[in-house]
Amino acid sequence: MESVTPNENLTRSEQKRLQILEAAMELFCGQGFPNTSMDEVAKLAGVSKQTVYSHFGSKDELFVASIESRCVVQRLAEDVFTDPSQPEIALSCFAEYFGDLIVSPEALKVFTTCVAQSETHPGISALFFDAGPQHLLNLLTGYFEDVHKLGVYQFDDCRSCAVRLCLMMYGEMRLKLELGLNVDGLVDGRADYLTGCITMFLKAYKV
Amino acid sequence: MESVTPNENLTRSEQKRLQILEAAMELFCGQGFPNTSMDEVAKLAGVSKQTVYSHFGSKDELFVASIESRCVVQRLAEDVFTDPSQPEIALSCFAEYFGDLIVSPEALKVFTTCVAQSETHPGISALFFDAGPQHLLNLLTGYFEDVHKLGVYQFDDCRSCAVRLCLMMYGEMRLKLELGLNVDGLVDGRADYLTGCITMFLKAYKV
DNA sequence: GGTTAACTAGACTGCCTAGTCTATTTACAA
DNA sequence: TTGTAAATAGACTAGGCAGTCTAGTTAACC
Repeated sequence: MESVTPNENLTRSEQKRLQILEAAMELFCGQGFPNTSMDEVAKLAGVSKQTVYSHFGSKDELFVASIESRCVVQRLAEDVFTDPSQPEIALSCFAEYFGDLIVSPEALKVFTTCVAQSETHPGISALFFDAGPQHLLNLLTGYFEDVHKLGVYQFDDCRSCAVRLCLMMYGEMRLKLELGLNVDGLVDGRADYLTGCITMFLKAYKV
Repeated sequence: MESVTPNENLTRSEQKRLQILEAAMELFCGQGFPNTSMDEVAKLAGVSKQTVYSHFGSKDELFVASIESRCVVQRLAEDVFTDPSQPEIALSCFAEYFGDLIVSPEALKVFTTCVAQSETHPGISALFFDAGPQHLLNLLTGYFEDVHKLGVYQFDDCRSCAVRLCLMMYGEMRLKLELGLNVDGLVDGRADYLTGCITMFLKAYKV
């Protein structure tokens, strides 16, 4: 029944806590917060309902904690953005990383769950935004500022440029995935689409 | 109690039906499908619960019908895309229209509701996508094909270009709105951001 | 005016679920 | 070994909600 492999370094209580968080994440993001009962969470966590309530006071509290646990910054290898003299290469690496991230089931589920619950749990979205998009945009903005100084590319407003690039890379695929639609016809062209984004982006801002 | 002004041209039964659809839309999109009871819908529609059930067999059925009623194509004035020799002007008009549409509360609510319920009601998203994004992308793609023929701009793949432009125009504002976050700091720069998108887009594809 | 179909109010069933309570068991630490 | 803190199973309360039923009312149409 224990679907989560326990970690040896933790006390029993801490292990249970992690199991509960893991199960909650799985269910809340997988089938939606309102469609998930605390009994289900307890069962999937391999834990009694009472234990769930002794770790987390209420369903809401557990929800926030479970999303928060997944909002730890997915640290992008920052050395991608070290050399401002070769943005072609840096952005090409970035495209590979970011292009995959935004269509990954895990990231998508957290995102759509935040969207779905933004009315009832406003704090969740802020957590997610700061840990995810905000952090990434800041990195990219800083890099564009460095590139700008070299004079080969001229960015009007680095933050806006970062936003434009990231949003373009969403692509039709990401839009459809977010809506839960079938993307079979789009996977093949995905890589070409992404490199096309980089190319047009760089051309647009070349002096 | 009747929050919806009745239309004189309809039978009483048709009026009631519309009132119900209107109220359902309001509540489902305003506070979420799972958080809305059929009693609430009936009350807001100024109608008895039994009447709701005689028009729509179940809560699910009502949900689908209410979203569908809002997915009638928001017909973009198509004459915007008549003259392929002046894409600068056409896209500038388009930006004004589309830029407003995607941050409008109505469109956003329908969108987020589709996202929130895509797991439980997959059909909804397809309805929305076809009536909204798909229709618009087709228009834009066709226009880019016409522009391309004139030789001043060269689009690698017109569909991809249409997607890129539309997604860029989302901007940080639309991303944050979708997550239910505050956008006070972004409204002022919105117009500049949009014109910046058009400018960089055209520059990128100019031969 | 009378027939019929639609609408109304509200009670009611049955189910689900958040959260509590209790009695028992497990595990660790001294 | 024993005492304590945590975990367990499962019964239980209380409330909400989808959907039904009934008996009475309204309104349109001939």
